[in-house]
Amino acid sequence: MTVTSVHDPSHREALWELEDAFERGDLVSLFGRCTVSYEGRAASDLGAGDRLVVLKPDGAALVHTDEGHQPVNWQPPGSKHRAAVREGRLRVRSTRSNPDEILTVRFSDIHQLSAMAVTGGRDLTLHGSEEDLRTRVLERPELIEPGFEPRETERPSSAGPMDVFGVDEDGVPVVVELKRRRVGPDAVGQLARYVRALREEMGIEEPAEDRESDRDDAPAVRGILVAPSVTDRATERLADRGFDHVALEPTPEE
Amino acid sequence: MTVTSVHDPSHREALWELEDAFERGDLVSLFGRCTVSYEGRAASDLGAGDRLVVLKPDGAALVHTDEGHQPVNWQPPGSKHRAAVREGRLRVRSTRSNPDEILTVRFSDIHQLSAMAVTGGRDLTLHGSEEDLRTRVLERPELIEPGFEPRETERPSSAGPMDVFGVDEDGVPVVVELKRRRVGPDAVGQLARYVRALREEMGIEEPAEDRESDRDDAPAVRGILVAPSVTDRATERLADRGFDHVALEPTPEE
DNA sequence: GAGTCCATTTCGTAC
DNA sequence: GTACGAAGTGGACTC
Repeated sequence: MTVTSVHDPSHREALWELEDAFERGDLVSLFGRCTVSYEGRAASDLGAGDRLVVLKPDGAALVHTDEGHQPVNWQPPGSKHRAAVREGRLRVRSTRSNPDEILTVRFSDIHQLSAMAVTGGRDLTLHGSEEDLRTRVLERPELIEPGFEPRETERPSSAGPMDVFGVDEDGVPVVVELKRRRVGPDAVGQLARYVRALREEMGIEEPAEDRESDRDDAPAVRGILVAPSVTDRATERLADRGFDHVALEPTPEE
Repeated sequence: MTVTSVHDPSHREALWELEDAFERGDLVSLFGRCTVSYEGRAASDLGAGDRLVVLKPDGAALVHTDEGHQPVNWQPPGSKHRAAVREGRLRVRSTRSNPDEILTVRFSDIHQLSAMAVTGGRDLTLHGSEEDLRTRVLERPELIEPGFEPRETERPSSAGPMDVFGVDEDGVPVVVELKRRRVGPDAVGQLARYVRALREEMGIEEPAEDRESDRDDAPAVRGILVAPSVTDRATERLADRGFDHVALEPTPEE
């Protein structure tokens, strides 16, 4: 394992090390006092301060302060890093196109520069995603309701693919929308779009706005929202639309 | 500026340095070969590989591989970092509660450890956001349409706050939904919720599903989606609902 | 390339 | 703390 590490380098030393690191395809960690400017989809400026700058061989650039999960500025993978010394100061610039975006980091002080060739295990196994919830529903459809029968996943519609399409015990078509966590009104809207699209596809008229009068009519297409829980507003909207909610976690509680 | 930097430390040396860095409130950058496991809202495992681990004094933890904008594993701010040596190997564990989540990084090799007290400029000035678009609309309402008159921003409704509420030249209420970039069908759904809520609030019946018959009727509440551009599917939904689209950027084109 | 939707989204803000 | 929506969202997958 080759790690390059320089403490308090001159701006010109840092430039050499950076250029070598880019050449080798190293992952770079750079501590220093700097200003940052960004211009692209939006534009931003960040005044002088100590930051951690990470430069990846795939073109990603990250500028981190001492706070927050997210970088204060960044550039996505596929960008091109270039380093230069201007007026005696190190400048790191990362550019990309489509959209055209430029990130510029200007250093006044460089405290520490490290670079390492990074290899190995990029294979993350993740559990508890929406896909796990789908698997669970497909393997145990009775968790939705007795007699529910899944027919298709990612079934296409004019409103996009619906998570699970099936029929209930009476043979009525059912659109199931899956969410891995507690949901708000937006998820109900999404489910409504699919149900509406399916109704149109089947040539069924929309139910009347005032549902009270014909609540006992079996709807031609049902909508079921499957999620661990639902906000109050979402519950209201589910009721408006005549949809059901089934409380279910992506993975079984232990 | 105090920077601590250790090259190829022993696991025990690394532990001391880490504990000191936590104590001082330093931002830590740690290169090494490690495995990562996470358990919380979801769960994941990551096999051995060289990675960059960043530990922030606010509790944020980031594990970066050589690829991607996003960390492969992380812990949000507010977490508690702890380091230990177990079976001769450095283990860094970051925990938080509500929800309970644990991130564990187990090192087999430690290549480089740096720590720095980070200060200064956390004030980022950003341009081109939705707020800029709102300012632009409020200052030049004729960009929406001649005679448009904004009355309120963030006007509350049973469906949540609407971006801009106003009236058109005929005094008809208008709900404006702002988006800083090209939008899909979801934004139309959002606008529809606000319009529906306002209509209900005003005691106005929903327009009939088949709009062709009464297209010439002036709607009691209008909806306008303001965004640089709109996808085809969104355009269809706008037409369905009888809403308008106004093409506008957050900041003027130069 | 554009469209659509998930995400351990994160982040801010109002209630 | 919960809810709701914005974000330079990012990322995966389909068309």
